Amino acid sequence: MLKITKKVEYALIAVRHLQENKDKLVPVAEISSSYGIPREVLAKTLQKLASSNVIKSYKGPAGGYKASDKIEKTTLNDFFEILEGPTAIMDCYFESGCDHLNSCNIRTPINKINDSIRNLFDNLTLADISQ
Amino acid sequence: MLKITKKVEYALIAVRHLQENKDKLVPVAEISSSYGIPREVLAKTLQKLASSNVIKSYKGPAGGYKASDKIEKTTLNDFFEILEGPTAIMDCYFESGCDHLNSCNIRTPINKINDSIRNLFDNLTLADISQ
DNA sequence: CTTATATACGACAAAATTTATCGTATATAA
DNA sequence: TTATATACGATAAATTTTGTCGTATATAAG
Repeated sequence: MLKITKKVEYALIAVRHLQENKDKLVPVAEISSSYGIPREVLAKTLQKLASSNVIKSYKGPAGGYKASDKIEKTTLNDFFEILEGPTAIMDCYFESGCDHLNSCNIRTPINKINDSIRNLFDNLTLADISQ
Repeated sequence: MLKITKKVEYALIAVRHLQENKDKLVPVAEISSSYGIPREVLAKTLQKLASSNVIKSYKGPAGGYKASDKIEKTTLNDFFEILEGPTAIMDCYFESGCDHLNSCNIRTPINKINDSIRNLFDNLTLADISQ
């Protein structure tokens, strides 16, 4: 419960690696082999970060990824949502289709917990947690 | 990702129901049928809360559960840990046996996120989120 | 202009975790 | 003695997460 996924774990590892290698383009294979991460899983993860401009991608030989300017200011909330979609401790926070709507007695508690977590992640950037 | 389990959801529902019915003993069947929760799953969940004295149990006919005095002061951290064990966004926060120890570059970020969440849940009680 | 290398992306399979069910034991009020 | 309620372990079903495979596209270098 309340675990982050491997996708997010791998993304964090990759982001830190890119931040430590700002001078060059880093191909997926380098990160994948350095940290023992399955290549394809990591590749897809980085593709998501690239399409959200957290990192930049360059195709072709000698291509790879590098950190963008945006990376430092990215909040954990944004980072998680890019990789996993909206963050919520329960699906009903976003989706409809709850069977128990009429008898639900935990709306308030669920919303309070959710809002607390969101507030926390909105106020923590990738830069904050790296120091 | 970062979802609470059904166990915790059911436990929250049950706790609120018990708080709203402090004058009587509530059998599992009443909560189970009121909210459409599988009886056995709910039963085991309440057994855990009972053995941690968050609620009190009474066997036999006319038996059931009732909220204890402790319930209001129980923190979310305690509540979650009673039901699911130690809260951590990654297993390596508690367990050993990490393959990547030597090359791990996300110790600091992971610990920072973890500590933030723990701090949040340590400072929120069941009473806090119910209002 | 051909080749080798790297990202992009969808479909599917395997593994792990969560959720639910079943069977049996124990306590106790009537 | 019986009916009702909690206690608890084993196992099955469902869902989610994680990993693999195949193919397409871009581009630097020879």
